[in-house]
Amino acid sequence: MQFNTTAPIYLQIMDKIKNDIVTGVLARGDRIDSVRALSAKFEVNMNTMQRAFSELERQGVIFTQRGIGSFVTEDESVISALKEEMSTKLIESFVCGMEGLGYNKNETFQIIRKALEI
Amino acid sequence: MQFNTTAPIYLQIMDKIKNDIVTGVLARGDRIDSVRALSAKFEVNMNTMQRAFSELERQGVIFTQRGIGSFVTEDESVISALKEEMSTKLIESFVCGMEGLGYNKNETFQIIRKALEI
DNA sequence: ACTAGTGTACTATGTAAATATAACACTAGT
DNA sequence: ACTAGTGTTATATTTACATAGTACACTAGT
Repeated sequence: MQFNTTAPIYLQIMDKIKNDIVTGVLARGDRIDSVRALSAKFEVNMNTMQRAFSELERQGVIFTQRGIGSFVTEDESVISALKEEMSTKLIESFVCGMEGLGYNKNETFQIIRKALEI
Repeated sequence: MQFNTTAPIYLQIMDKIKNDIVTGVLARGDRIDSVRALSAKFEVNMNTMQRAFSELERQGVIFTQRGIGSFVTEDESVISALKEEMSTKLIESFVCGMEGLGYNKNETFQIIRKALEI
């Protein structure tokens, strides 16, 4: 995985894991690879990975059993809320951004339509 | 102005100024408020403001005359290219983000359509 | 009991961003 | 010449992020 220079790595890793969860790559209750395994995979320090895990747990997205591993939350409603929240965030930043560039709703609509080739 | 905690402040200021330029709040050739004035207005350190200015000049968006002030580029093509670049960036991050959440183009289209109330 | 694999915690180090503060260099108006 | 207002540069300090390295605590399988 390639990291953006501006945003903290641990946040980018959190987003990646969240994406895997909402898309079903990681299903409800699934075990997540260990801190050590993932820090090797992402080529980051173990502490950075640990921080991502801690934050995800604090947000209720995953839960941890010491000595065993970390798992995706069993609570389906948390997952659907997460997906909702992530898409809402994307939409808002896009619409607000276009507004900030001086495009009105109609123009934004035409532009995105063209971009999606629909 | 309220700053995001994740992105560096000087980048956020650069975006704000760029926005003012592409929307015409700051027109081609306009004088920009001084480093000191803007650092007071945005409530940031002068060095932070200076860094935003340096970067903007390096990117050709503004130019500086020592002892006089900084000005928006006279080159209209730079401005239009800037607008193009900024909207493209917004669109890409939105479309890629939605794709990452598991929405296909059609779904993305319907969602944004609803969000724009069109 | 032992061992391997988990999560967790701690110290130390390096780097980038932002700050406070001060000084320097140039320009225009008086 | 002087002054006020520009951009510019420099030093020191604080904070957050990431890293390296080490050690501890817990669990399951043997």
